[in-house]
Amino acid sequence: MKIATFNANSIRSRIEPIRRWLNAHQPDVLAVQETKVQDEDFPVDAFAETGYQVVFHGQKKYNGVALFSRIEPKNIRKHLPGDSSGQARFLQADYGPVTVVNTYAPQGFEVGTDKFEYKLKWFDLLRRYLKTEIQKKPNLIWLGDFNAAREDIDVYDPQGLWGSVCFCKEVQDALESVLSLGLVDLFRLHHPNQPGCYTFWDYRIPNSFKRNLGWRLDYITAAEPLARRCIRCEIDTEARAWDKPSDHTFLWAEFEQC
DNA sequence: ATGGTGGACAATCCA
Repeated sequence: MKIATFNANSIRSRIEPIRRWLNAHQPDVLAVQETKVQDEDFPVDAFAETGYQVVFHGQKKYNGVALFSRIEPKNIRKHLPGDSSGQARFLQADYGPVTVVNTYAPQGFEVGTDKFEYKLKWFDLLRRYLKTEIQKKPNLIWLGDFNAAREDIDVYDPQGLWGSVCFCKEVQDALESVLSLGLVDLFRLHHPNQPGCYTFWDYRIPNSFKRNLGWRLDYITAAEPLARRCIRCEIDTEARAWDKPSDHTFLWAEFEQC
C-alpha cells in the first residue's frame, strides 16, 4: 500500500501536476491540502479519467482538504471535534483496514496573535481526538501539512528562523504531544539525522528551491504497529520541475502487507 | 530595486 500527501496551494491550479503524479506513482491514497475551493466548485470532472475517486471538504478561498483513492472511502469524517472555527482543515476516511486522517494545520500568522493561539488549540484538539481514535483504529495514519518543523535539521536556517510560527518551542511541543500518542514520523524513521530534506520552499525567497532554502512541514505518520510495516518513505521533488509548481512537494510512504 | 512571489478574488487576505 502506498500513501501520499501534497499541499496543492489551490487544486484548480494544480490539476495537471496531480493527474500526472497519480498516473506516474499510482498511490492507493493521495491526501491533498489547501485545495482553496468550496465543495460545489471542486473540479471533479478534471479527475474523472484518472481512475481515482475523490472526497473533499473545502471552503471558499482558503484551506480545504481532499482524499484521492483507488478504493472507496468509508466512514468519512469532515470535522475535528471541538473545532468550531468553521475552517476546512480535517478529512478522515477508512480504506480497507487503514484509517487516514488528512489535516491542514493552522499556519498561525505570528506568535502572540489569536491565530497563533488557535494553532496551539487546534493541535490540542487533534491530540485529544486521536487519543481515542487510535484505540478504535489501530491502523491509523495521520498525514498532511502540519505547519511545524520538528527539529533544527528540518529548516534551512535554524538559528535565523527560530521563534517563527512554524519553528518555535510551543508548536514543536504541540506536535510532539500528538506524536507521543504513538504516531511515528515515517520520513524521519527511514532517514534518521539526514539534514536538508524539505517539503516546502517559500515563493517569496528568490530561487528558494534551487538553493534548497526549505522547511520540512509535511508529514506522514503512522501508529506504531503500522509504522513497523512501512518499508519506504520519500520526498519526491520531481513535480517541482513541472510548470507552476506548488510551494510544497509530494511525500509518500509504502507499507507491506496492507 | 525602498519588497520579494503566488493564489483567490475583486480590495485585500493568506501563506
